[in-house]
Amino acid sequence: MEKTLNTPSFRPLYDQIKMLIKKGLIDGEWRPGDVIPSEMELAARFKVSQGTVRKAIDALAAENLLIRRQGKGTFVSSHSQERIHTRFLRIVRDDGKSDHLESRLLECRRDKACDTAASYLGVRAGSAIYTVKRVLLFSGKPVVFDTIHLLASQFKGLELSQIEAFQGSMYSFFETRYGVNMVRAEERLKAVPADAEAAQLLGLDVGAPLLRVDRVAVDYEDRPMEWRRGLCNSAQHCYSNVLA
Amino acid sequence: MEKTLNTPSFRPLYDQIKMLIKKGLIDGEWRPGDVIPSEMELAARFKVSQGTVRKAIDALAAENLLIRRQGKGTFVSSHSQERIHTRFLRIVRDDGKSDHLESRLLECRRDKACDTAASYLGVRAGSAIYTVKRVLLFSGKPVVFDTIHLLASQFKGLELSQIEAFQGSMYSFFETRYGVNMVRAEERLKAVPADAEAAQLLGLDVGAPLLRVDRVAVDYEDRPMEWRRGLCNSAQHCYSNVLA
DNA sequence: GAGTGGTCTAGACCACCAA
DNA sequence: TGGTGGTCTAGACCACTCA
Repeated sequence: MEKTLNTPSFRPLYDQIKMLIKKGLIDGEWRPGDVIPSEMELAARFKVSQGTVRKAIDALAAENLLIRRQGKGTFVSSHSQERIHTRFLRIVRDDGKSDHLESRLLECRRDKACDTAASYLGVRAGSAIYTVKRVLLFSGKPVVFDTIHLLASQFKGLELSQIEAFQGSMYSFFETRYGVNMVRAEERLKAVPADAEAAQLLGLDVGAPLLRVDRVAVDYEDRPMEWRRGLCNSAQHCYSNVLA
Repeated sequence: MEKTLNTPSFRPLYDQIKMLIKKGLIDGEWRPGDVIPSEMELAARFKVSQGTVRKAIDALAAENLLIRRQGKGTFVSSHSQERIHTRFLRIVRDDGKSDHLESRLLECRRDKACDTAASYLGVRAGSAIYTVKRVLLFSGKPVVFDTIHLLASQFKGLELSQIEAFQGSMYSFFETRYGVNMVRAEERLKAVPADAEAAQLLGLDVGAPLLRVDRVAVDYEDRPMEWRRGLCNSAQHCYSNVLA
């Protein structure tokens, strides 16, 4: 109903509604997997027309925060029940066929952030973090060696056995056990020679070329929650991306 | 006006309008850089409401085929007059600062498609193609060595001197001189050891790890127009990507 | 059949741009 | 001042899902 907020710094109504819905996500009013209220209900609640709510939801769906299902409702996007395997994992087989994926956890230790990790995670060097190492197997063969850094403040009491016991992806685990939802990530790729550890784990010679994928993942509020470095044997696999 | 095409294979009106506008792009009714008719004009032409045209244009703008400019009109997206440098070139400096970009052309020869090129370009092995080689300099330093393969049938009479004489990016050149508009691309990355040619051109040792970026670029009709392989020295630069 | 998201319309008004 | 895209509304109707 509020109309025409004349000029300086005009902000469309649907954008304000979008932020109100996002606030509901941040505050945990609706959790991943939940249905949010119908468009008509939200329209009544915010005192705007259904079309305006619709536009707000469209924007959030475009950012993959919400998922619309015709006839059923609009759901909070979740790492637990989706085909996000292609959304955050861009490593695929060269021939395009799908692999059986398996994660082998190596260690989980409490640690102090090095300068690099601290800068990526937005904390002071030396801050408490967890470091998790694992190998990703594609059809039984080790292809990616991941070193994952997490803010200790957000993942209190993280243990290797918990992660191992959990059925599902690691982001699904974070979401379910810690209420931390990875919503977006930035990756930076380089080619590097394999060091001794990676070479041993991936069954390669030291110095063999590896695809190094650095990732910073953020939550609803764009706060960095994870920094990971993946070392990938790109002999039979590659990093796939679409430019549009 | 046409309403309710009851069930089997229901197709929304705006989607049909979208395809009609796309047809205008394919047929060259509006060329890159042109303004297309206003929403009201198109609505009258297609006998639908302005809102429906709007939704069709929104979809095409989301695919980067059109660009909306409030108060001015809707334009056909062009490689000539945009900041697409970040759209198709994902190599950036590690520190995020921007580099001065320069392209040094090495050769352009007519040649027969090898099996790989033929399969990527959707033609028979041995078909006539052009092969262009160049080095991309970032602030004066050679960073990427590109080998570009183009269908001879689409780029008749391509000469090194033409490309060199042209002011602007290579895709801008293709668009202006050959009416070939690269609209979307798929990239696949690997880490590979430098061969003698790449090592020499990029000032590295043979065997040094390089980021190999294979790209297939397609036109409005999704036909592959270009296959290129870029070999990138990722010592001071990296391939940057956002996952959302 | 009731409820949800999805489409389409018609009309009013606003923000932006250029002449 | 007039034209363009952008927002917002109110209402009708359709497609999909599930009980």
